[in-house]
Amino acid sequence: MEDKKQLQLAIGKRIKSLREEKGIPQQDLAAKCNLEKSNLSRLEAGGTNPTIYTLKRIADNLEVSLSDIVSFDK
Amino acid sequence: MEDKKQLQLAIGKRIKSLREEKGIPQQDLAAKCNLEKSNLSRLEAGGTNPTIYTLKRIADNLEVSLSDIVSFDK
DNA sequence: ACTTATTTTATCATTTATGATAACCAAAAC
DNA sequence: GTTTTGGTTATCATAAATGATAAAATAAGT
Repeated sequence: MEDKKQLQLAIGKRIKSLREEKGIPQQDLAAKCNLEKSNLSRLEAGGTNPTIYTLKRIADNLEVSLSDIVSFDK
Repeated sequence: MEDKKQLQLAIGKRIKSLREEKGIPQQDLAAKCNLEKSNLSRLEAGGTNPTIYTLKRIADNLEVSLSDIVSFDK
């Protein structure tokens, strides 16, 4: 069941990496996604198991596909 | 805001399609994923906004990648 | 050093996914 | 026609995601 945390960490890192590539502050991305900045912070840190809709909003605002976010292929 | 329902429906259909391709009964897949069968039924019907970890368990047991599940990309 | 921007962390409230259980429905069998 | 088999729907409880807000920490500029 620690398989879940691995997934969360991988997705968090992926999002943070994509966000930083585009030079978008966390708070700005959060605002665009209608997410609390504290929520996005937790998410990027792997502290939460986000819903697909949350990830979709993030993907859209990062101008990538959901596939891109979920591809941290081992 | 009805964009969310579209996503749920798309994902539900995708999962159902993949599951039926493999000829796995809903209840069997649910059991393998440690999901209530009623939960999986709702999910396939687009009645819920699943977490990424739920989708991961489903992907694993369908022997596909998360990418495959979120790729209803036209 | 002193601002300013950005991120992290904490706490509590609210919403919702999921668990648990049960009843019901539709085709198949058989 | 009554048993299976696979799926749906309903209800309530619980756990967890997210909202809301605030404070503290860190990084960047200047």
